[in-house]
Amino acid sequence: MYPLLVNIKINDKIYVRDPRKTNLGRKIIEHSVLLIDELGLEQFTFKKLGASIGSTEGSIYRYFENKHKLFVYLLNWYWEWMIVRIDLNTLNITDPNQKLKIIIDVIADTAIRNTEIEFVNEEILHRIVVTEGAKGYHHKLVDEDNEEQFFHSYKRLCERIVNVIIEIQPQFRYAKSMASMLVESANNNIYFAQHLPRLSDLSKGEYLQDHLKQMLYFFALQLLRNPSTNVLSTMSKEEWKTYDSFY
Amino acid sequence: MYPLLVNIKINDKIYVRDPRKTNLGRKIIEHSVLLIDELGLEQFTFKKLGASIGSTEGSIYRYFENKHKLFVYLLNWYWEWMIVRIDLNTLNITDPNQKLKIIIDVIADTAIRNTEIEFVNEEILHRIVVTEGAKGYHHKLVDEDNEEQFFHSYKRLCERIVNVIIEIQPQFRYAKSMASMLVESANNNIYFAQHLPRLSDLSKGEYLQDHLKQMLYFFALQLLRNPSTNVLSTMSKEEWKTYDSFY
DNA sequence: TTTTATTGATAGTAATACTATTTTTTTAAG
DNA sequence: CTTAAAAAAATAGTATTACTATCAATAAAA
Repeated sequence: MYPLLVNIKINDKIYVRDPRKTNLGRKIIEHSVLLIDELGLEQFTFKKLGASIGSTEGSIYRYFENKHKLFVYLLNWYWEWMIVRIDLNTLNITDPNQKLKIIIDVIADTAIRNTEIEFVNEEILHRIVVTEGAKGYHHKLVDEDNEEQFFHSYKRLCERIVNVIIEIQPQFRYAKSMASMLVESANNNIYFAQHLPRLSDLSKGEYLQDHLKQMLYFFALQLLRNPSTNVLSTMSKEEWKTYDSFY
Repeated sequence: MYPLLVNIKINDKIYVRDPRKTNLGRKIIEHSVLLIDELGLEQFTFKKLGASIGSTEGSIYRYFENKHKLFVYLLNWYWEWMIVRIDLNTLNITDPNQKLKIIIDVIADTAIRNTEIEFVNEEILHRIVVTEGAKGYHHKLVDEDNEEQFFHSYKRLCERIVNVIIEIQPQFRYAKSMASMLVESANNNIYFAQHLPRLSDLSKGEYLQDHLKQMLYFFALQLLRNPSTNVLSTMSKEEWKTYDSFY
């Protein structure tokens, strides 16, 4: 099987020494995923990580400058993994609607692991992305991080989605926003279903991912429908545009 | 004018002593907004806040148990302020489409301040919600916070939106997810436009909020359109539902 | 005016986020 | 198999954070 041989490329500015090349490095990645999941990003420290792999703080600093970069490394892993899954699964597909369907399946679902290739438990990685992901790019120094291309993989992931959207609806004006919205909403709805259920129509349990897919399909289909004039709405699109609230 | 007299209710479990009732308390709120905006949530500390208002760390701890609760207090302020603006502006409106329009205007826009009532600069508050907001509910102890009703105002805000959605389309199945998606997407698109422009179709500048509103109207209209069978898509809804990718 | 509540000043602790140094272990090359 | 080089472990140390505690000064209320 090809999928197992795919390797994930990560921007080398994120790390000091490539963690995939050594035993300790791989242990750092493997256990940081487990420990962030267990403790949450705030309570996770290099000292605790060192202890959990029988190593020390100092040794971890030789791989990552700080906790934030290690976390961004994990996010990149996740984004690259999504891209790989999308690419593999759309390889022989020509119909863009089918492609969009597959993309939604991929971003909503982590059931299938690349167990053989690497030491990262992708299901847990997905969970930490859902719970903590936004912290990777919501902070004072995003612009610096962005200049160093730390979010390049996220952009590539969204680009894949944008291309399919444009294939379906060449005149669609909001492809980028729709792409990031699909990804962010997928994660948000999983999180809300589990922790703030009044903010989502989905409920936690066995069928969460199936219902999420169904909902995202529905959203995607509606958004990409040919803009028509006979909307149910009593107010026409033009009315909407000109109407201004008085506040 | 009524708006200036509206007062914002905040869950009293969030604070130790009500900051609105004393001079020092009001200064804490006012300057925490400014300082979080300036430093970011991570670099913001009670010590620095104390220094910036000519007080001490210890005094601030008499109002808030910790930084997180102070931040959640600010989020609640923001959510309550949104609710107030929605309520005031939809007071005499009966058409639900007009109401939805107003809601979108409100969540996309902070141009109009309640300058007279309080000491909080809502424009800056909005900025910190856009940049840091998600951190308030993405952490290991959400469930505890949620049990204490720390997110009640966010839910109320979304409920307002849900009610309007249901008025427009009583059979709509995803009202809650759509409501939270509108709010989250509004903030994300402002943030992306400013920091990760490849993730949004909007661009920063003078017209950001106008374009955001237009986009959100479009999304809302499309999502609430009567599900029809004659979609552009070459694949029917049924095909979408049954089709399964092979990964 | 006196009691009480609030704030300010100061001190102290455990943990975090590092940096630095030195020794031990592992690996790689001759 | 030996030796040199690289990597990791052990240890120590610093500034800052996130608190808690105490006590004096000041403001407010009775």
